Amino acid sequence: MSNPLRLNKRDHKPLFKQIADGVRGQIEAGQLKAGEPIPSEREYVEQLGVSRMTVRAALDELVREGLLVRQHGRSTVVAGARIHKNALGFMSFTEDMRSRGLEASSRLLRLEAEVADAAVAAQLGLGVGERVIRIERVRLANGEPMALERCFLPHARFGRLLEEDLTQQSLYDVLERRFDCRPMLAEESIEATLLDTQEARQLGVARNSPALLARRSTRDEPGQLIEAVQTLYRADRYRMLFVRRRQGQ
Amino acid sequence: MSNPLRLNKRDHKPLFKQIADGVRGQIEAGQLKAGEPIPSEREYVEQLGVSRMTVRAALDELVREGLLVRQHGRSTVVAGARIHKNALGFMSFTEDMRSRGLEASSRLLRLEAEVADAAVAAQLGLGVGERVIRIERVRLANGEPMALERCFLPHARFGRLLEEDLTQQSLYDVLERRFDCRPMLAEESIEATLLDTQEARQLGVARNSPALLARRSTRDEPGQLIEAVQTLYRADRYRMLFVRRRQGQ
DNA sequence: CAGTGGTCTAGACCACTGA
DNA sequence: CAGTGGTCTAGACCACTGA
Repeated sequence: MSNPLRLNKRDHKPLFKQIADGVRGQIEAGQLKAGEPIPSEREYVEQLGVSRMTVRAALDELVREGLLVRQHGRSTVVAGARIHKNALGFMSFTEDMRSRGLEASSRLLRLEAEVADAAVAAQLGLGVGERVIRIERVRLANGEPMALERCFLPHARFGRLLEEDLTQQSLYDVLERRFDCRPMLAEESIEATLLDTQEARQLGVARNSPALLARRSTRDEPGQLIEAVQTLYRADRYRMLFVRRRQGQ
Repeated sequence: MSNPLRLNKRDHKPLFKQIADGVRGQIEAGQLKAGEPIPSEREYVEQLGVSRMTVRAALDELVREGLLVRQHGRSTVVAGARIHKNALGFMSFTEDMRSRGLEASSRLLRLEAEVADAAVAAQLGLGVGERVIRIERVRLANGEPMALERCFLPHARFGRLLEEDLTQQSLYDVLERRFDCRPMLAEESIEATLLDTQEARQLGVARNSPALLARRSTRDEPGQLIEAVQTLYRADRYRMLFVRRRQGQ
């Protein structure tokens, strides 16, 4: 028998989030074991003194995360898997490295305003001739080159980026702090490619080494396009991890 | 003013799914336009004669799909984007090609039972020495080689696969029809690599051509590991597309 | 059959945004 | 302030599973 969950009804955090966090914690601590059933929703209702809809909202979250599996007519069980954490969703390079236990930094190659070419304008939903901020950085992990990143943002909204130091800071941190802008949704494509001479030199590998090429368009909460990024990752040092859930029906 | 939604309370389909499908349809048909607010939840309640929780369950689904964006204190708006369909979730090769308007087929290289090596056993959660089905196929799109796939499944559960014709059929179709097994969750890693001589010949490209290497472990609804796949995609013909949503908080 | 999850109701109060 | 989405209650009935 595991310790019962405790709720703090005075806390600002919604009850269903407190429950989700609590159950997630018990799973991660091994108090609820993979493959084994968790208490029924009605048991949680009694134990916690909340309504069943609240319990379900909490468990829904864990089901979406892949930690729980519901079985109609039977019980809800802890998913058999150890799912790689942070595998869902998307992250900035800085966050990505941090989640792998590495420290991110940058060598700034370019930071300037320029007129968008047709491809970039289309990716950012801008008109022809509109200006963008161009940021080119070699991204380092524990001081070693990991990726080469070319990033474009609309100048009209993000012009003040030109005054920021982007060698140590996460771009996403700056967007949040200085522009109150939170990236929320990304459309991404991944392909394999070979590095040309210049790219290879900047990444410290041989010409024609393989690389992962990721292109991403990112939107903020209101759905505005904020960023078009193209990143070349060294194939010998980088592997992209994620978890996918099958779509309905 | 768009046509009001119609619900069929006799239908087996849950009301919240009917509402979600209806609103999704209005968005796709352009009756609800990108960037514009949709009716408030209370308006739907009146219009449809359902409770607000039901309306919210429907809209929750569309928010998770990235079609809607909620704004606390303001209204809920249609997301600015045209998100690539089928970009979330994961698909079998056959489904993937179909979603791109291509016809999938296979050239079967191997279909046999063998003893799992340590790596495959670990991926499938089997003990050392347990048997697996090994399926190796060149995957074709409209008759042209697109990918080279090595797939392993536990022999104990899927031994009857040896009797199936896997040149035209989707493996996932067979799993569903013959084994009542539905793949639901996949843990995937993507990296870039170069093809060796034999792989290149099977894909009809030059040696040392770049390729995307995807490794996937797949689970069914109860969370059992059912499949470990390794797929090499030709870099010149294949690009992986997906949509990511930012996590938590 | 008892127990489970799946859906739904008809309310309530809150926090937030903009006029 | 009125109107929005965010959370929550205390029930109800259903479909499904396994004994």
